[in-house]
Amino acid sequence: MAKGHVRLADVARAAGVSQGTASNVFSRPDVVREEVRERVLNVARELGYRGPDIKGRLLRAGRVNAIGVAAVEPLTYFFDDPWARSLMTAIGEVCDASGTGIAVVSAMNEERLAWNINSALVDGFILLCVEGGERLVELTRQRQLPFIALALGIEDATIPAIGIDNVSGAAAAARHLLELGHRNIAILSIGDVDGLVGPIAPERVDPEMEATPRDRMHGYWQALAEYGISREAVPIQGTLHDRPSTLTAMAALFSSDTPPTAILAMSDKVALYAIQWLAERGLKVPEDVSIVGFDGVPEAATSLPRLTTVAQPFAEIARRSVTAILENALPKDHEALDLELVVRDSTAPPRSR
Amino acid sequence: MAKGHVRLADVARAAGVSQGTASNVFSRPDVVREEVRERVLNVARELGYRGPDIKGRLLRAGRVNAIGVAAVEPLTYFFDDPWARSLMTAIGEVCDASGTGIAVVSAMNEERLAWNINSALVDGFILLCVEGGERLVELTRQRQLPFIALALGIEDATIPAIGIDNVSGAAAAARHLLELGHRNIAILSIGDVDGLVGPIAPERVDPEMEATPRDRMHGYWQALAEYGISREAVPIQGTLHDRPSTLTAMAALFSSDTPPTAILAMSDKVALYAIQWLAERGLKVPEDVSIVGFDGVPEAATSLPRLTTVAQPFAEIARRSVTAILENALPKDHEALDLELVVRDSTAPPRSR
DNA sequence: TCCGTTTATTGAATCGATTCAACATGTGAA
DNA sequence: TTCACATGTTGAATCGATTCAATAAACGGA
Repeated sequence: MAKGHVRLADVARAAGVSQGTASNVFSRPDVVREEVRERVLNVARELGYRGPDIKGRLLRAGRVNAIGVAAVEPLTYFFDDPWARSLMTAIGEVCDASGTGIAVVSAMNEERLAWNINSALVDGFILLCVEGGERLVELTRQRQLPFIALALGIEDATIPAIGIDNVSGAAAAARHLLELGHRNIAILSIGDVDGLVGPIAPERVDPEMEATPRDRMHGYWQALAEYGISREAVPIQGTLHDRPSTLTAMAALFSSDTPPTAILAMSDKVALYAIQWLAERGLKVPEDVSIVGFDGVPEAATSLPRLTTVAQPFAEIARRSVTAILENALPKDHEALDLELVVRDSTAPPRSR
Repeated sequence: MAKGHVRLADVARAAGVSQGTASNVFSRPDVVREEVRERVLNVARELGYRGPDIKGRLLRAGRVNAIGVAAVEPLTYFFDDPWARSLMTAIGEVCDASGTGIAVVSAMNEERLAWNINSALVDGFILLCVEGGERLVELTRQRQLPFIALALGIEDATIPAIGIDNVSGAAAAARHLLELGHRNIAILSIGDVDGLVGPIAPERVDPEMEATPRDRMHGYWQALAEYGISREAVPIQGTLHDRPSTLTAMAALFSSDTPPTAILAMSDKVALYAIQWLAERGLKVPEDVSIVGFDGVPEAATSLPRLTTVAQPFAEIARRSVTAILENALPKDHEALDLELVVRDSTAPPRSR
């Protein structure tokens, strides 16, 4: 009492019970006799005691009841980027159900990454590995907390990870356009590699591209091959997954003599930018140009027109990740979940039919 | 060593130094002699010691380096709702600059709210008080950590809060439409009160409406009065700030004999839904109907057409909130920041001119 | 050589709770 | 009356670090 803060020990002494009993009054009220409990609670109130301090509890119990979500991106990424947000929303839903909190941890530079990962007060991590995944995993491993990697481009089977079947998903998207009758199709790729903007030759895909866009590319090619269309016949424009580079890419695609009648975009974000570009030039979707996105972010369902896309099972990914961490039951293998083609209003048969 | 976990004391013993010195090696390396430091670090490496455990450090040092953002909403709200996201993005930016982490804490039901607020490991709270603000503030107060309330509808000057000048902001929006020549204007209000959906009579505004929409309403009325338009002449439709109720409200507004030529929407979210409704009916914005939103969320800048709106100074709000908490320098008074009318493409003179 | 400084290290106290073996007490059955 | 058992309570150990007063060692100046 004298020292500013009232602690459990003070309450215990003032109420004439042991510290153990006082602790029980707050943490396991059912084991202490009602009469004693009331007395302790009254004393606590008089003294202005606010209940057990979490820091002490934490030290002893070791559980925080929160999971950390980390990415090699600024904090704004979690609230900005459609893919990240879709995931966060799904994770939020699962955490809400179990009363778990979420801490977002970011790290742009190496130094801070290490610090942030090490000092986040969480019971485990979900790693968003779109970029810099390798380093992120390594760092998190050192923390010796359960973690699970999402969107990991690394093969290493010792890393618990949940992935998606990008190849079949992409193939489904391409097949959809082909079935509608499109034969003049272009691809809008995504990535963080500066060298991969503008036109990309097929032979550069395997050596230079990151895992996710590479897999999607192969999925596209696979379906195109089924219809006898060779890789070389399909123009690829690389974007940095942002607005400016997408607009540039679109301009390049449509400056051709035979502009595409359909576009395969490797993300909904890019697809949506592409639609904006088309709208500004008076080209109608899907009448003039069809477009298929990727990811299945919520914006795709409310855009104008509503976007046909390949949806990730965000809810399932979130459910598995969170329970894996909370129950410390990490998957042994990499799991790859299926994607689902969601046909909406941005695709139609080509006009020239 | 024997007990699974290696702790600082083990390292100290193995290296033949005191625990104090071992601690310094990690936390204040500059004060220990290089030779000793190296020795300790080597031993630590051999033993597999990962550096100081944050839980112990926390207990002693008491600082977490993270701020909590709380709302009486599900966790998904933080990643879903445009207003919340704008704020979170701005907060993220400030936190990034100072290396601070963010924990989001939610609470739908009373019981869990208390628990979540009490067990969040943070140095302070930013409270999103759009709904249930009063209770949220009360609970947080008990935690005895610095906190600051945003979008608070309560007058109580003892609560540190940052607000915005809703009245002048709304007035500016209305004035903009009036200056363009609109005289037949309708209002789309927002709120969480079930009774306030559908047509709302002006006399119900003061007694029944929450603070934010009420203030905005008065701002609208103020500007309308300047042009000699009485409150009674302006139809108000209440929405629950979601899609279905907005569509219903729009339908009601346009079933009138004299449908409005312009709409004042109390949020960008609602404004965007309204535009969708109009688009589906073939009504063009701004040619057929002008619309002004409120808040200045990023979607408003990229929608089709780009939305004219009254922008909140999110960056400034975030900057002030975060620094107030980090430096424990809470504002004495309620601060009210100015809003800015951002004219874009969703407003034009009425057609019939 | 002696003394005053500076620098590095030690050891013990501390942060604030939880946990658990041991002990009291009360109850019912044999 | 005695024993077994359930129920409450106690006291001390523990979690894993940081901090600080006290001490030791090294150094420089007179």
